[in-house]
Amino acid sequence: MSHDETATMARAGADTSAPAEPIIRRTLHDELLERLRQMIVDGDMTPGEKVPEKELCARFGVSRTPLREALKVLANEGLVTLTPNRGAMIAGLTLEDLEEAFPVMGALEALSGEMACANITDAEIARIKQLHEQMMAHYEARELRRYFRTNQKIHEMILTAARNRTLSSLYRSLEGRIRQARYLANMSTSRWTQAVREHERMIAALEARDGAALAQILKSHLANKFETVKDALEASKNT
Amino acid sequence: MSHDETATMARAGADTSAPAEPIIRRTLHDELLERLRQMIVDGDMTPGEKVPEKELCARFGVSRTPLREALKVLANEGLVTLTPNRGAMIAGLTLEDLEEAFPVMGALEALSGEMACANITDAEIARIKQLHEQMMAHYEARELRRYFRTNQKIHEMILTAARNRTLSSLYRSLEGRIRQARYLANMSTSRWTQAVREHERMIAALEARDGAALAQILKSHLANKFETVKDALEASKNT
DNA sequence: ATATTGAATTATGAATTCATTATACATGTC
DNA sequence: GACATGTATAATGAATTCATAATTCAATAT
Repeated sequence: MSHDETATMARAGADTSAPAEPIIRRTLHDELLERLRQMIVDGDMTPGEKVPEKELCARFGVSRTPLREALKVLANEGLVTLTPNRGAMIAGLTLEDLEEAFPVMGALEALSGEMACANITDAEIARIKQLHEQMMAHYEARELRRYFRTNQKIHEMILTAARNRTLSSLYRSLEGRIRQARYLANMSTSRWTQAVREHERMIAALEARDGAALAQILKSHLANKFETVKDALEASKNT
Repeated sequence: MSHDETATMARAGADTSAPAEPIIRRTLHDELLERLRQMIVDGDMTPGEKVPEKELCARFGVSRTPLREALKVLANEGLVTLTPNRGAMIAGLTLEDLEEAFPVMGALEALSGEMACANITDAEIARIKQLHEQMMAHYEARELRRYFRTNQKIHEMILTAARNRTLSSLYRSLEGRIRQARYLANMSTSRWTQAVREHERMIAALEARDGAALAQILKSHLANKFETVKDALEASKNT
C-alpha cells in the first residue's frame, strides 16, 4: 500500500462516503417463501394437494430447515394448512372463506380508491389511462388472459397511488388467496361487459379525483368479481 | 372378547362414533409463537431491543429450531425485523407506520360495526351493555387500567359479532402492533371523556342496529385513539 | 372374504452440529 | 493519540441427525 494513501484517499479510489449500493443479501427461507407463495397463487400446486417436502428440497437444492420455516409463514398467511405430524397441505378455498374475504377486500379496495384520489399524480393517471386503453383492446379481441393481466396492473397502480404499504400488503395477501380459485375461465360475456363498464367509470372518477365515487365503484366492482369467483368455485365442486 | 360384541357394541363400551373430544396437540413453534407475540404486544420486550435467541431457548426450555420458526412468522407479521446474520430485533413503531395503519384500521373497524349490526344477537347486545356499565364505573373511578381492559373486551365482542374470522384476524394483527406503543399513560382527561361519550353513542347505534351509524362512530372513535397514540409516540421520542 | 390388529416403513418435529458471518478487541502504523 | 488492520470470539443460517408419530401392508382371526 502506498504511504500517501490517507492524504489522497478521495482522489483515485472509490468514494467511500457514497458506498455504491448495499449488496442485497437474502436468506434462503426468504427466497423460498416468495417462490412458494408464487407457486401456490399461480396454481402450480392445487388446493388439497400435499406439499412434498422432500421433493421441493431436491428441486430447490436446499435442506428441510429453510423450507419448513417458509411453510410456517405460509401457514400463518393461510395459504397452507399445517397439521401436526401430518405435514402441510395447500389450503383450499371454501365458499365460507370467500364470503368472509370479500367484504373485507371491499372495505380495503374502497379505502384504496379514496386514498389514491387524494395522492395520485397526473403522470400516474396518464399511465393508468394508457393501461385502460390496452385493456379495452384486449376486451375487444376477447383475449381474456391478457385482459386479466392488464386489469390486475391497473388495480396494482391504484393501490400504489394510495401510498399506504400496510394497506397494500393486506390487500395483496387477500387477493393472492382468491387468485388460487382460477375463476378466469368462468367469466361470462355479460359479466365481462359489466366489468369493462365499471372500469370506465373508475377512470372517470379517478380523473375527477372523486374519492367517494371511486370507492363506491370499486366496491361494486368487487361484488361483481365475487359472483364470478363463486360460480367458478361451485363449478369446480361439481367435477 | 364376547362373541356378541358387534351386535351390542353400543351397550357398555365407549361409543366409538362420538369420540369424546380430540386431544389438542400443539407444536412447539405454535406455542412459542403465541407466547412471544404476547410478550411483544404486552411490552415485555421493548422496540429496538435485540431478541436473545439463546436466552429465550433456555427460558422456554426448547432448542433454537422451533424458536426461530416462530421468529420468522413474527417477522412476517411485522412485529420483529429480521436482518440476515444479525438476528432479530423487536420492531419499533414509527410515526409513518401509525399514519398508515390507522386508516386501514378505521376501514376494518367500520366494516366490523356494520356487520355486527347485521348479525348480533340480543344476548350479545345485553352482554355488551353490561360491559359498558362496568367500563363507565371504571371511568368514574379513574381506573385507567381496568377501563382499558373492559374497553378492549367491548371492541372484541363487536368484532366477534361481525362473524367474520378474516376480518377479526386482520384487525387483531394491526391492533397488536399498536398496543406496543403503550399509549395508555398519555390519555388526557378530555380525550378520555370524549372516548366515553363516543362509547355511549356506540351502544345506542348497536341497540338500534344502525350499521351505518355505528360504522361512522367507530371510525371517529379510532381517529381519537390515533391522536392519543401519536402523542405517546412523540413523547417517547423526546426521552 | 372381510375386518382388525400388529409390525415395518415413511415422514414429521425437534435437537444438534457445522460453517459462515459479524462483532469485539488488540496490535501496529501513521 | 487516532485510525486502520488483523485476530479471536460469539452468534447466526443452514444441514444433519435423532426420536416420535403416522401410514402402509401383511397376517390372523372372525
